[in-house]
Amino acid sequence: MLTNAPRGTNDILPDKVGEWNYVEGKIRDLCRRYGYEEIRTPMFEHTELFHRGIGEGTDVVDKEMYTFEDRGGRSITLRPENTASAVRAYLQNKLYGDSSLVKLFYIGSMFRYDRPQAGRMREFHQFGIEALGEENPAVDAEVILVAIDFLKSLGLKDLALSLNSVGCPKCRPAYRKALQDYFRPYLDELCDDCKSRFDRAPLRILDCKVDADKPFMAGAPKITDCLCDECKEHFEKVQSYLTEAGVSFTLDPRLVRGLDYYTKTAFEIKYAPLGAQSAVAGGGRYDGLIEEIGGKPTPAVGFATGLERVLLALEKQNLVPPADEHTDVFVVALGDAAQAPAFKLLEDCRHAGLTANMDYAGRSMKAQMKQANKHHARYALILGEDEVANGTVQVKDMEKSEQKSVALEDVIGVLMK
RNA sequence: GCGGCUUUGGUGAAGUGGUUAACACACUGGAUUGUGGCUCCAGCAUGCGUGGGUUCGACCCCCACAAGUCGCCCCA
Repeated sequence: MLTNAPRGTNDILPDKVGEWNYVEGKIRDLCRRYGYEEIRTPMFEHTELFHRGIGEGTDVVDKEMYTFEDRGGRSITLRPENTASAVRAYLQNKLYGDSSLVKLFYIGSMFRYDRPQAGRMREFHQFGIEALGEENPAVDAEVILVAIDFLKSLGLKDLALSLNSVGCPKCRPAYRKALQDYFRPYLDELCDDCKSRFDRAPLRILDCKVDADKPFMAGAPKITDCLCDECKEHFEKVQSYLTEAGVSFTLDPRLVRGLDYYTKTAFEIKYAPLGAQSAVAGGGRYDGLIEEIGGKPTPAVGFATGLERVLLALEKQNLVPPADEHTDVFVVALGDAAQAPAFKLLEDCRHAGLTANMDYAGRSMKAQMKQANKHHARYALILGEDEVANGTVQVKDMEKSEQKSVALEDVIGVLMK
């Protein structure tokens, strides 16, 4: 169908663009204060980047990517997220030469081939930040604070922050093994998905919703009990920085991120009333990613939020700012002789900084006045044959319903007062 | 990728297997000379998501596809 956009895409119409600009304005102000600089990376990358960066075996890579061959036979993928791209740009442009800690933010479209539903589009928009080059847990805390601050700056309430540590290459293998040892006797009782996760991604069994209530789940070993000393200390410091900053959070030993690159800190912010798609923001540390993509081992942390979901939450909480619909002047032209002078007057108003409009359909005066009213114009500037003849304009205050004759050359001056 | 529900004009929507597809809002025009917001009048879907099929005849029955929505899954 020619008049249908592809499934899961969405036009952002003029009446909604104001909300987007409002949110993006908040983001830019927030990032400036926290010292994050904007980066814009291409919408598509070599497919290989995501295979390496996100990880084979993840749902995003295996089932949800928009991958195609370009005319030169290269495999190209529309970005399903922006972290891999940001890291690629960081390496390609040697941003690590600028500073030992590079702080970036992005706003843009991402693409995932999922079944669309409320809060889940095939083309959707994320705002995210990446702090590259520092292992200090204070940076983990800063990243989380940016996420919290962002949502709070919009006035959102009833958000829940959950926190976990998923360990590092030193301690995670031991934990994987501990989990497999624990679940092996219960393998038959697990759901089909979890049976396949058993070898591939045993951590993911923990946040399976099907098996969540089975009696043996509660006794599963907790990763926080298996962390190596370094990860444990790091995790404790992140928590103490957050507590220091007055941020409340829930420790959730079952919180596991779906992307392979996460290490140590993992977090998620939920707004439950959104229903099935309630995760508004998520992120964590990914100390292994930069090396995986071909750089030197470099620690990094980041997060992303789904802007459609943020807007849904804003609408639910009635926090969408009213649109600015004001018009300063509406020019009403009567008769052929008035058309050109009216057009000139309209342009003069705009150059003076006023928002100004007129009717081009040659309607009756009554109809033009209706238009002026509909535009919520502060003034109607009426220009007919008499006015053209004697060089004046009727300036009508639409609210007070008062009208006076003003010399054409004085009109702008009168309006600007 | 799986399952449920949905799809009538710009919008919200009534509607029956068989003449002109209610009503409301919006929009456009008008209610005598160049003036808005109220009121009154008039106009406004040759078509009922798209494509097939059943039928003498379908918007109302069947099939496929598309889009929307909710849940699963996944995630932001």
